[in-house]
Amino acid sequence: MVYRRTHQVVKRLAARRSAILAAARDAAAAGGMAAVQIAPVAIRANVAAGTVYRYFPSKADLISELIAEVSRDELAAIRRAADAAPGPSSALAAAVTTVAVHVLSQRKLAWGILAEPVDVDVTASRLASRREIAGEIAARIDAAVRAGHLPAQDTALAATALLGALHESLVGPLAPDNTDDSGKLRDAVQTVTLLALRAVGVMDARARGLVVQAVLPGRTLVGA
Amino acid sequence: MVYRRTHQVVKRLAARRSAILAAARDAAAAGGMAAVQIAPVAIRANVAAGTVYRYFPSKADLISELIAEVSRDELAAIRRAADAAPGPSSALAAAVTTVAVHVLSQRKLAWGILAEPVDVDVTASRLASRREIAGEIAARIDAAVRAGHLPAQDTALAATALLGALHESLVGPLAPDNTDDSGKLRDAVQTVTLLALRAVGVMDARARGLVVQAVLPGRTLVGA
DNA sequence: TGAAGAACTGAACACCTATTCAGAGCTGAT
DNA sequence: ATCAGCTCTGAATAGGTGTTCAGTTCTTCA
Repeated sequence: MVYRRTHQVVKRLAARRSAILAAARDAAAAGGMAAVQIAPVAIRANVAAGTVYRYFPSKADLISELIAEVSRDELAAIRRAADAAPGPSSALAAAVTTVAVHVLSQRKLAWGILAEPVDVDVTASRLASRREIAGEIAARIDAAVRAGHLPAQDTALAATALLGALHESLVGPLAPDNTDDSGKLRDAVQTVTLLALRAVGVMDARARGLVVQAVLPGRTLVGA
Repeated sequence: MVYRRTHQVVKRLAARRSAILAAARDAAAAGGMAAVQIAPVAIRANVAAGTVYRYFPSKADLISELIAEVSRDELAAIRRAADAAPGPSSALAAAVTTVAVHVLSQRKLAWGILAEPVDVDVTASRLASRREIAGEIAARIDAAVRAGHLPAQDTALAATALLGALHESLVGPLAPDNTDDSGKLRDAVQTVTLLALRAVGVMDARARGLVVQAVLPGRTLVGA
């Protein structure tokens, strides 16, 4: 053969793949999953429609990978926040707050990843995504239970319910639409976090303290 | 004119309309919203595809009305259960339990109504449906707050979060799949109801009592 | 520089189901 | 019985987007 992939080419291919994924992510963040269509994404990524298929076997694969990528980022953020907390209860509060804040600052994307109708089948990757996040939350609940801060319970179910509560109340169709009032956004995060902590059995007074601690640390609500 | 609609014809038309809706409901209960396609629904209802369009301007209208119908039924059931309870807290517990039980006994239908991707736009009716149910739950929370059983709170947000928790944990993709183990179903209902009540501030011990009361009354989980 | 192989292009295609509509079948008054 | 008007039929159509692929461009190496 008189052609072999050179390091430079490999890098360019990887870059292009990233560009396509990034274009998809941009599209989703701007207009939800509905906006993730092959032709527009290709244009955003400066390639032709057919090229997308050299990197992703199908639209379903593209979106699945998008979901996986966003989930990875989210999971990392949750872990970072929780690990930085002083104790199991604070860690749980921090984890919940992180999810709430992220979801609120990227509502369209979150809605797209979580629940928006898509014309291709992405149930598998959505399932995996939820499993990861719910698993992490469940682990944090479990730690708090083991520390004696919470009553024994079905932590997996609790984690799932908790995420459902967050999502529905913050990005669901009934979510109050305070897109730009940063104060109200903060209120919503606090309220929902409080609700979530009480649900798993944190005493009300203590829960309030944890929520304030978790929300305060200068976290900005806009810009991820 | 030499033709005027006779009472008999009016009745037949109404019956046909109902038959189409019922066929749609059957299809949704059996295979989710994906199974609600014009041709199959028409066959189930013993009419031709074109006939469906004499009763519903579009598929979106058909599904919207299906959603509205199911919601009406659900709302009525919630009210009945709550009104039969001895006090505001019990009423809230009964309302939550009712939702949980119904959702579990008709999982595919519930998923279709609530969240399943549909190729036509039914956001408006889904929104209305949620508003109705959430409004009812909010009212019940409010009553309990006024009775001094719960701390003051944003009841609308709480109701939304609460429904999100129920839905996600009982019909969401992470929901445990105990389709036929009636004992486990009951456990799930209890656990989630407990979680929901604690979330709005019911004290743990009291919550357990309320849940047992609300779940016990010989409610069967299968067959709506 | 030229040849071989890889990557890219984008117009054409495929597919799928909602929707239409011309004609057939009914219904009710005269 | 007859006919106007309503209702039903179901095959044909429409529309939109994911996917393909023959041709073009680019990259590597002898």
